[in-house]
Amino acid sequence: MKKTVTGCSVEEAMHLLGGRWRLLIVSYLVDEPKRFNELRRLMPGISQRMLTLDLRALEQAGLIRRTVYPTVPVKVEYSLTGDGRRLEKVVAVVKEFGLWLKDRDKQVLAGREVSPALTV
Amino acid sequence: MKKTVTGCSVEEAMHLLGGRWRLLIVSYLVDEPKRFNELRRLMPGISQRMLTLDLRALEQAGLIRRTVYPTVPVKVEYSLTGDGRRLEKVVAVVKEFGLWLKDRDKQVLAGREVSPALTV
DNA sequence: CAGAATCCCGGAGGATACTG
DNA sequence: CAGTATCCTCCGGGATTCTG
Repeated sequence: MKKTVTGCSVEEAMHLLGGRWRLLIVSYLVDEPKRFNELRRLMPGISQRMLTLDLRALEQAGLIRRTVYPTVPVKVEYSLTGDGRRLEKVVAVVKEFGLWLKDRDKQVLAGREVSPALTV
Repeated sequence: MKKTVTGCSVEEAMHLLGGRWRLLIVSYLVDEPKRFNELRRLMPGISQRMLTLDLRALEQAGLIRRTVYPTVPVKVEYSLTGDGRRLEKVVAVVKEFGLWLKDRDKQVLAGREVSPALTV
């Protein structure tokens, strides 16, 4: 995303998390570390390229950690750092909003609006 | 942003809020309604075009309300709807994270790392 | 398995001019 | 003041191929 201009904290945060995938990636790392292909399976829409790029960006921001186990074949695990744990709250709140949103739109799609009185 | 695939709530939420400006716009509407050019002044980086598009998108999502006062010249106010109020928590948490982030990066830029013991 | 390298495209976002 | 209307740029993101 393009550089921020005002230095507003919301702007800065969205600059780092505003993409399509980053917060989603973080959300999958909250519970336990995940491997590269594990993340790919969890996000069928993402390409390896973007997954790699976003993981690198989050790593460079110090929010996630990349651990390589020198086995054969190699095993790479991604996990939240201490700093990254600061995103747990963000993930939780966004998820809560997303849940409400999905539910609300389901109602709309079903043709049942909020006001039952009108549908009598 | 492109359509979501998994229906994950985080993904849905980011689909609606993931752009560069939308959550920032909402953050400015939390306290009190704002006029069009007022928002422009608050966000020097945004173009009229994007401001209009994002306002329309948020309006269509039922999160903000557009009120036109038929004065001369016209006065248009944007405010959060009841549904939009559900974003207050999101804004607060994201802002808190952004603040922490900015502060952390300021430390890094100043060359003072977290561990004083090492710098003795 | 976990990527790197390459090529490619659509759309998010920008610049400018104009208007009721 | 609060927008439309155009045109344009750039980069987020995708598809495919290759490798240690």
